[in-house]
This record gives sequence, C-alpha cells and structure tokens, in this order.
Amino acid sequence: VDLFRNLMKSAFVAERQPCMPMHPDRPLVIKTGVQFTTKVRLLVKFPELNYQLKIKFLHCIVLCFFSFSSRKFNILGTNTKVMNMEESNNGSLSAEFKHLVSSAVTPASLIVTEELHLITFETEVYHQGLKIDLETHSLPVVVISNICQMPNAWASILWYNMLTNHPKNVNFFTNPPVGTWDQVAEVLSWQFSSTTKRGLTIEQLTTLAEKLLGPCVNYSGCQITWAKFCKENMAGKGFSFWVWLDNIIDLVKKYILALWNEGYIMGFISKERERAILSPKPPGTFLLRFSESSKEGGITFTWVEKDINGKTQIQSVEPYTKQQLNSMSFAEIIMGYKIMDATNILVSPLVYLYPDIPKEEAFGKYCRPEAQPDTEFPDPGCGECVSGNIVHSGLE
Amino acid sequence: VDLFRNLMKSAFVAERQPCMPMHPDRPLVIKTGVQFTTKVRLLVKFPELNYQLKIKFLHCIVLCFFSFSSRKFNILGTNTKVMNMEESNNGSLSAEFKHLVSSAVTPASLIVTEELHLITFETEVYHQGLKIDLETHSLPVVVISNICQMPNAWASILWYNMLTNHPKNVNFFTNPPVGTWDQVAEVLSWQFSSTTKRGLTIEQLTTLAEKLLGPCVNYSGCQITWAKFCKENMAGKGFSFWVWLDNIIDLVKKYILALWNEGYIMGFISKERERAILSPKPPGTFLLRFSESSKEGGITFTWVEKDINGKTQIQSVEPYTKQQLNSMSFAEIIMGYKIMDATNILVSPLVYLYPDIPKEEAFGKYCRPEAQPDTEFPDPGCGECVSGNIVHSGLE
DNA sequence: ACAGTTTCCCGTAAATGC
DNA sequence: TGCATTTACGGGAAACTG
Repeated sequence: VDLFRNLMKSAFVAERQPCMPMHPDRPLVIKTGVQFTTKVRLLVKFPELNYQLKIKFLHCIVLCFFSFSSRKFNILGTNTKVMNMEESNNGSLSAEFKHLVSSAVTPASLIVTEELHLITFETEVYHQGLKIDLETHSLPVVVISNICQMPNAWASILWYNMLTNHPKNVNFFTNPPVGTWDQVAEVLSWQFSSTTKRGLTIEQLTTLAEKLLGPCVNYSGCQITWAKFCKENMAGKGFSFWVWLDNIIDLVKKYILALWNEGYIMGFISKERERAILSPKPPGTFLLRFSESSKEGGITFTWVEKDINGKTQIQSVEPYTKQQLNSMSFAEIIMGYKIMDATNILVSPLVYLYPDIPKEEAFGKYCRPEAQPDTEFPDPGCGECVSGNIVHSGLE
Repeated sequence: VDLFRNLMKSAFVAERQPCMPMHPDRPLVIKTGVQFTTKVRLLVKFPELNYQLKIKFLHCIVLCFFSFSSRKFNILGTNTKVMNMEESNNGSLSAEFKHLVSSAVTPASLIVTEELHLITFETEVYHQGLKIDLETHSLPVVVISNICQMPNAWASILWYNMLTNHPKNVNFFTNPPVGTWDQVAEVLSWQFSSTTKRGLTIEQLTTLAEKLLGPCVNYSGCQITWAKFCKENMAGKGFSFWVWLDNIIDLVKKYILALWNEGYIMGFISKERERAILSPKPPGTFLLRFSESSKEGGITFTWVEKDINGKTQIQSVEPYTKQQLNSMSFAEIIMGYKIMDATNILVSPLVYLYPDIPKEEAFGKYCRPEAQPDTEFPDPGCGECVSGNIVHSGLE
C-alpha cells in the first residue's frame, strides 16, 4: 500500500512549464492580465491499473493556486479542473488558466523579477478504499506586470535553471550563486539557436566573454556573478550586459532573421579584431556588427576604403535602430547605401561581404524589387537612393 | 407644488458629455474596457433653497445605467453615486465610471458605429413631504470595442449633432438626414481648429467640396448625404471621404502640428490648381500637399523645376507616411531632400516655400541640429544626406 | 524626490461571430 | 465564405507607491 502511494505521488507531475502562449520561447514568465497555460499529468506505468484509473480519474479534481513568496495571486477564471484522459497518453490531465490577476498583498523583499513563485496542483485519488492526497508544483515562475520586465524576468529563469536542479528553491535570488563562463556561453548560444537557425560561434562567444570578463587568454572556468550578468551596468554604459544582449536577440528575431540565419551577420566582434581582419582585404569589403553603445539594439556595417593618399581606412555607419528598420529592411539599406567619394560622385562603399561574397549575391534576394514609379517624365537619376522616396511628375 | 416639481425636473441635467479622458476632443464616443467620465448637475437658482437642498442632497443617490437601442451594457465599478456639493456651484454632483464592459445581448440592426445609446441618470428628491423622481440622460453616445472604430464613431457624433437638436433620437441613423455643404464645411474646419491652432481656409474647403461633390461653381447649399460623407468609398478609392480626412487630421496632430500651425501646409489643393499656381513661380518653389491616394494619411511636396530644354516641370515626391515620419521629422526631410540634377550633382530641388519663403526660414527652426559624429576622419562629404545615417571611422 | 512597479490604453494582429 | 466586430496583448507613457 505504501509502495502504491509512493508510486502515485511520484507519478503526479507538473508536466509542462507554465507558459504564455505568445511567448513559447520564454516559459516560466507570466504577465498579469495575460493568459497562460499549464498542465499536470499522472504518469501511470502499470497496464493492469489503467482501466481502473481511467474510471477513477474521470472525476478527480485538480486545484491550482499561487502561493509561496511574498505575494498572493488571484486567478480570474476557474482554478479547478476535472482530470480528463488524453488519448495519446495514460492518465494525462490538462488545466488551462486565463487572466491571472495579481493582488499585491505584502511588500516584496526582492525586486519583482527575482521573486520566484510556485504554482501548486493538488488532487485526491481513491483506490480500493484508500485515499491518497497528491500534490505537485511547477518550477519557480516569475510574475511580471509589463512586458518591459521580460528581459530581466527571463534572465532570472535562465540563471536559476542553469545553476540548480532544485525544484522549488524560491529563495534562490537572496544569494544567487555564480556561474562559470562555460555555463553562461552555452546558455547564450542557446538563446540564439532556440529561436533562430543559428547559435553563436566561438569567435562571437569570445567577444561576449571579453565584454563580461575583460581581456583574458582562456575564459573557460572563469566565474560570472549574477550581478555582472544582469544587475550591474556595463562600464560606461547605462544598461546591463543581459539587457543589451536581449535587445539584440529581439532585433535579430524581428528585423534581420533571414540574414542571421544565413550567417551573414558577424555581429559580435571587437573593434580591434574587426580592424585586423578587414585591413588586409580589398576596399569595399564589409561586415555587419551589432552596436555596442545602443541599449535598444542596433546594427551597423564597417568597410574598408582607401583615402585620397591611398591609405587604408576602416569606416562604419551610425547604427541602424529598430525604428529605422521599420521603414526599410536592412538588406535594402545595405544595397542602397551610398556615399560621396573624393571626386564628388555617389558610390556604394559596400562591395564584398567579408570574406568575399559579392553584396548582390548575399542581399539581392532579400530586397523588394524596386518600385516602378508611375511616371511620364524621365527618372531624374537615383532620386530614390537619395531620399528613400521616389520622385515622379505630379501624379502622386 | 407642480411648479416646484417642474423646476426641479428641468434643473436636473447631464451637464457634460460622457468622455474618455484620453480623448477629450471626441466626447460621446466610449470604448469598452476604457474608463470614461460623466457628470450630472442640479442647477438650483433659488438662493433661499440652497441650504435646505445642500442638506437634502448630501445623501441623494444617482443611479446610472445604459439602456435603449439593441444592446445592454454592464458597468464595472460602482453605478451609484452620492450627490456631493461642488464648492464653485450650487448643488453640483459628479459620477465617475470606470471600465465599461459591454455584454452584447441582442444582435444589432445597425452597424456598431451608428448605434446610439443613452446614459440615463435617476435620483429622488424629498422636499416638504413631497417625493420627486428626477431623470435625465446624456446625449446619444456611440460604443466601440476597438480604437480603429473611432473615426466612424466620431463621424456619427458629428453628423447627429450637426443635424439635430433632439436630445435622444437613438434611431437617427435608420434614416439619416442630408446636410448642406455649408454645415459640413463648418464641421470640417472645426475638426482642425478645435485641435490645432488653425482651421481650414476657403481654398482648402473648396478642394474638399470638390472631392465630395465634384466640380461646381458654388457649393453653398449643395446637399451631402451621410453615405457620401462616411459610408461609401470615394470614386476609385478603397476608403470613404471621412476616413481619408480623419487620417490626415491624425497625421497633422501627431507629426506635423507645428508646420500646420504656422500655415506652411497648403494641404488640400487639386493637382490642376497646384500646377496653375506653381508654374509661374521660379524653379525651386514648392508647396506641401496631403496624399489623395493614401488611406493612412500621407504628405508630399511638389516643386517647380526646369528640364534640360528649359521647359517648366512640376515634380512631386512619393508621399511620406506616418511610418517614415516616425524616424525623421518632415521638416528634416524637406531640408535634407536632394536629387541628382542633369549634370549628376546632388542638389535640393526645394528652395522657396510657396509663395516665396526661403526654405531655411520656414523649416530651419524645426530641425534638430545636425548630429556631430565623433570622428577622427574627415567627413566624407554629405554622407548623412544620402543615407540618413552618419558615417564615421569605426568608432560607432 | 525618486526609482521600481503597475496601470492605462492605443494600435496591430488574430480570433470570433454572423 | 466574407465581412463586421471583438479580443488579445505588446509597448510607450503616465500614474502610483512606498
């Protein structure tokens, strides 16, 4: 009987991490007023019990509530669910909750994105006259009230799951442990590989390691504190390492996903290394790099050119922001970018994507065909390159 | 006694039009899930009654509910209010309601932006053993569920109040009356003058009249149907006159308010008249005009130039959209706009704002000072004019 | 005063209803 | 099926609150 009880207890698990459907890549972060889904399951392994359990569980009730930590939450919508059989699995049950509404009760001791909460599920099983109370819970979740808290909330989830297997250590952030660079590197690369077709290369990771830890021969084994990762501003900057990186991840996903997937974006490269690899290249060779100074995520290109004296120069353009990429794609910006050369002629300084891919080959397919102005007047030159908008003769 | 009763009845009025605080310019339109405020007042004129009424009314209760028409609404939050004295007035009472939540009950016979609803207020007055029931109501309101319904909802409010003084004709739109151009013109000009520092000129109104009514010598007295104003698409366009105009009003308020207030935007002018007034002007003379083809509101400029043969040409640029004006102000676009001339030199075709205001004088003060790139390399020409972004030497 | 946090609500997109 | 209407929720801004 005790064996059975223990078997059942270990079989009642919160299967999926609670998740907002619009943020499948960022489970365990929940926003007040936004729907989320969560699920518990009974993993029954004895075929001979199946039918019996099926019957019994048809009307079992699972209660779900928020508890722990310094706040209390109300759930709008039902917080009890009848366990239903899943066709594909033994005794699986799902409970879907909508409209979590937070009711802040006690002041928190930690900042809100470091407060961890558990969603607890309870049920009762009756078997051969025996009543068994079962309880299980989700991994710790972070509850936010505005999406602008998502980056820090997600950082908390990453740090927790990177450094502990403990299922319910809600006080983790009262004294968060350090991580090694090897652990952090894996997590950072995963942030890209899980949402795009490409993770981070060794070169990219080394650039990031240098940002976090300063110059060093071998970063393996170096320790990174939670504060360094997410809480302290970077030297001379008004934002933390993670906030900077997360805005770049957002930029990549929303504006330059195709180029990133192709591997056209070197992205993370120090200015020194950039100069070193570009200098020996022919003029017109360029690479794409993320802005280091913009909190909001920006991308720029850097190219080689020869000045009037024939000396090699490395040039770059002021980074493009999400705002600018809203009205023109980055591929189109690259293809259309022109500067005035020494003889006052407009030329494109971008010819070969590093190491030697012709610009048209790499970016041509990501440009819309040029708009054909409905004109009765000859096109007055490359007006569209200059203004972004096409000139035509009074027809609008 | 009957005199007193009638006096009281006429003194109990819904003073202000219900309004969403974020839309003070558009009262009588209410969005589900968005707070609105509304107020009733007792206009008591007898000084000798004041004190008595003060006492009596301190605990009067005003009930507020939605009714009429084909729907029913619930109010989240209290729908009863104790009448409180206002210091500055006799017996004034305010009731503030939050979070109107619509519960669609019966299917509507009209489209939602033409359904008119009344907010009804009730109270009871006891005076010298006499009980008097008082009732009053707001003007008809339109209830919307998404802000994208605001233009049509506001058009309904305008048409109703332009054409009737009836306080509660909720069936107005089952057979909406026609308006005259004179009435419509006044309302249209008021849409600008009430939210900016400038209404519409006779010339601008005449252009609008022509859009609504076609070419005509004198529009005064011409009739405009509700359908023409707001329901039918304009000839060859996928949107109604009002939707087009309301998007322009929005463009003006959010993106080019200062230029509008200065009177720099001619805005509404036919292509024929534009050609007629620009042709005799020196090359480089330009004017600013709203897009006629864009539903979302766009603005363009048209200028005079001489072609290679010395013939006068009228040119214009593809209209700028709100999207584009997000990343650069229109004044900056005008100041920075350049095209390639016949000899392959970049020049600005914009010199004098019609009739003869130098461009710099009109728009210079609305441009941010040019960003100073942190450069150690000479500026490679007017790179910033070409790309919008500034070139510098690898410093980012 | 002020910084962390929540609320408000537009505007786009998706879902729903009819 | 297509169109009208509502719901969902990110994101910027304002309001709140200790």
